[in-house]
Amino acid sequence: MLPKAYDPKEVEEKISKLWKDKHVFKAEIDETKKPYVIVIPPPNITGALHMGHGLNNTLQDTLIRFHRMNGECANWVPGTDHGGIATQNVIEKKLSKEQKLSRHDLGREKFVQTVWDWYKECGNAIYNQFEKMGWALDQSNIRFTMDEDRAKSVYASFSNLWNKKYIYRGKRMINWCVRCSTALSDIEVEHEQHAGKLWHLRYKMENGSDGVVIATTRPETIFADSAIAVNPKDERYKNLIGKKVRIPLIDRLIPIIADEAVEMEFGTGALKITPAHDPVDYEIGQRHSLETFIVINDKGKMINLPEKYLGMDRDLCRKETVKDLEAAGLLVKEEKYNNAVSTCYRCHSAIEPYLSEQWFVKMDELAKNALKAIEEEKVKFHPANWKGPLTNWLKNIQDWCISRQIWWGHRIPVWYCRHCSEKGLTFTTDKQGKEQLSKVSFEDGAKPIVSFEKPECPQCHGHDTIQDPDVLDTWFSSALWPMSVFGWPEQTKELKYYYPTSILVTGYEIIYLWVARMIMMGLEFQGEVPFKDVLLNGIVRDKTGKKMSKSLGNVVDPLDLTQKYGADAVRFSLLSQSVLGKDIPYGEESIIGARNFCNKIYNASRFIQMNSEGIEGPLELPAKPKELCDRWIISRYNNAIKQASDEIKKYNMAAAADILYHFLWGDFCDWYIELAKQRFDGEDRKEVISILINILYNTLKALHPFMPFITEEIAMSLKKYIKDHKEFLIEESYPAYNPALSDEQAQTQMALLQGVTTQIRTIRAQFNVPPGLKIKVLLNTADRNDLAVIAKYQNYITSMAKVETLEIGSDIAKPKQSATGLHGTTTVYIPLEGLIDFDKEKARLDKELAVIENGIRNRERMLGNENFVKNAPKEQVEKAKNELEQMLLRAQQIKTAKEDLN
RNA sequence: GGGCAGUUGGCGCAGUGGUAGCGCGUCCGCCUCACACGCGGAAGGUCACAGGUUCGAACCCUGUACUGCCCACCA
Repeated sequence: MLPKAYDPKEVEEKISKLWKDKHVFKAEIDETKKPYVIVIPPPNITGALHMGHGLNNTLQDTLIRFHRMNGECANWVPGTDHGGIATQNVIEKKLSKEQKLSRHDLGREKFVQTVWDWYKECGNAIYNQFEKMGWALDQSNIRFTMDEDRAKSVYASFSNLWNKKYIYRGKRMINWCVRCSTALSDIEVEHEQHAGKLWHLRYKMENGSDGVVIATTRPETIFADSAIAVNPKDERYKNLIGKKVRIPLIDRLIPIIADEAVEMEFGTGALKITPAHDPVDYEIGQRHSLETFIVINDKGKMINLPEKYLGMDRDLCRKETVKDLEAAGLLVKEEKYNNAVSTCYRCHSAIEPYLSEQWFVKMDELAKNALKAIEEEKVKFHPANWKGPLTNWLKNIQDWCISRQIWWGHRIPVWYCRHCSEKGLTFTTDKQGKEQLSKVSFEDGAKPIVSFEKPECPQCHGHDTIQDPDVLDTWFSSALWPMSVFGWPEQTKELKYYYPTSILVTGYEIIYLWVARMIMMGLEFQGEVPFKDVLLNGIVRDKTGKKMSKSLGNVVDPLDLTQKYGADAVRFSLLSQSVLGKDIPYGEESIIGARNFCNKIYNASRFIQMNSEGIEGPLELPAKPKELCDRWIISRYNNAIKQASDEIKKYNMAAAADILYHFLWGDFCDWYIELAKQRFDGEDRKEVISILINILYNTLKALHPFMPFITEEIAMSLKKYIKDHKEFLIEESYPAYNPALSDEQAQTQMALLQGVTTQIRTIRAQFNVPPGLKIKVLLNTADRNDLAVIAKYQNYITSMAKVETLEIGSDIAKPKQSATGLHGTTTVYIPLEGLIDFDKEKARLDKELAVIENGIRNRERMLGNENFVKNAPKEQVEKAKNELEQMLLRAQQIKTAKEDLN
């Protein structure tokens, strides 16, 4: 005997192995078919997958399985991302924790090797997780953003953009993360509101008079001030422009200048200008040719200032400066102020604006093309409301800083001749005593040689060339992903067949970082958008709506949940909550319902099979069943299939899951199996079993994209009954809507029988009729059709409502001591001598009456309104009329029942 | 400062121009020979607020409030 409860663990392991051994997910080009391609958003190799990956990939898997079952040549391309800064940080932490070493202790080469070793470990864990979740990825061909083919793509794209002069090197104010010690692009910076302070400081005049008071949030940068700026229109300061003031504490003289950028309303209307440490000040400095003083270095330590502060951390220096300013009587005011602090998206430490030479990509042309493609709907967004923000971003795009001063990533493919670039190259000795190129300056004469491999110098033909120390932004390789996975720049047959891909499924949080750039690169290099649709999934949050994070301790691990409840349950719970672009508050409770559903499917299948003993397959769905409930369930099944497919096509996975869930649990289990029970030993035994098994098998197919394991497992055990089955469900055709199976009449008639049954059950429950008690039910209806249906299928009612005797007629009077129920035109009377509580019955009837009378009022008002009768669609008017008629009748029946309370 | 979402029964969420559904929870009754991860039944909502369009609005429009998110160089 099979166990009562479904145990997913064993089954999922078994099925997973089977899929793997039989290469079920192997993707092969089939020119006779339409390709359906999804390239996975490659997870970073920073650790195990989280719930966000769970949702994102499950959505992709559902689409892939669905489309493959619909006859398309489906290919879901797997891979991982090297994850630049994020991964480097993980490894640095690991090194420090396990061996108390920094990356500098290891040196560049060894460190990079360590990360490669980590990739083997972490990558495998991820690929293993793909399998555990049942994701139909072709794992025989895994890509990694750092592998050789992808490196070639990166080089091809770099040199191409270099030749077009889109890539250039420039000295700019960039975002510098002091902790990660690297430059970041503008979109890698997050803005947080911090409770900070605004200090008002006095800068005295050259002659020692009161001078000017400025407001600043960064008093530690006064040492790098080059000027005080005021708005030229500001009357308060007009006569001071051109004069000089002394910087507090160091007494260096700086001029008062006028610049439009100064807001008169903010603070005191006077702004200290620190060109080296603030982006706005930098621009002002440029406009006025101000001198640049640097007082904070790349580590966030203070330099070039009085010895007292030398080497201090910037935060400490701020405190000390304020203290000293106060002592000097130059601190005028200190007020609380919420300022926007820029932080690193990887480590969340405060960003330091930093002046340095970096590599950039010129974006205007690229953005223009992307904009055009998006506006022409070459790429469509689902939901569409992200189109606006994206186009807006593209319109205001800034050049992209692509160089990172870290070690893990694609090294910039630019080399320098030590001889010819001498003055532009700065070397330092690292901890291993090795000489390293630490700084490159084009301003000082470094001459770039763009090359994939170590080149000879084209000028002096020497071989003493050395590669740029920086690596590329990890998003640079990500931007090429939809092409690089197919071997671009080689025009491979894969690239030709699979590109552009069908759809990108990703989170809305990386639209600018990733989606936009893929579109730009795809257009630039392949002349075509990389995907036609973008499906944006939300963020999986904790059950209170907070973002899951390690520091909050609210992270749920998909692997844990999978162990506990099964991958199908995790998948189904995510899918049933996934509405386009919306975040999902995810609690463990939500998975339990899905687990229960798995159990329901399993038990229903087990029951059907238990009752199929001795029946030989194959069994086919009878073409024209006579029995009402047979016609009904087939029709309901057919409807469910149509609705579910339609919803999937619209990317409404939650709606599709819901439809199938309710069809299987409600219609199939609660009604059809229950009705079928009494026929297992009857003459139409084989027909009932055929319908049960075929409907079940087809419903499993329909559910397969959502919960692949359990459906596969059960389907396998049903194969002996199924004609023309495939070995695996993914190879089957997705069930199709068949108009011939629709049976409106059967649905109407069943609805009547179900309604009457429910009325009887309700009365039983309301009056606590003991379950074993034999009851008699009288059914009265004036409707001839209804009467005929009830008469013909009274066994449905007697069995489903557990009724001993049933009396049916069109002029049955209410018996004494009986309860009354109503469904449509049918009145249900159940004599309940000794059980009936008249007060309770009256209350029930009153309540029912109130609802109906309300309905009557509504409809009378509608029909009394000539505009409604005139303007509303005919069927609406008809409907209202019919409803009114029925309601009046029912009201009358309830009133009669109330009068007859005895 | 600009933009985008959301506001529906205790909780989490669907929903559509014709009078509101699901899951969980709650309450009542059931170990009915597939399933107590179950079966049957019930209670519970003036769909944030104010206007407007319409014969009719939770759904469309305008505004307000609150919540969340994204973008932005007021130090």
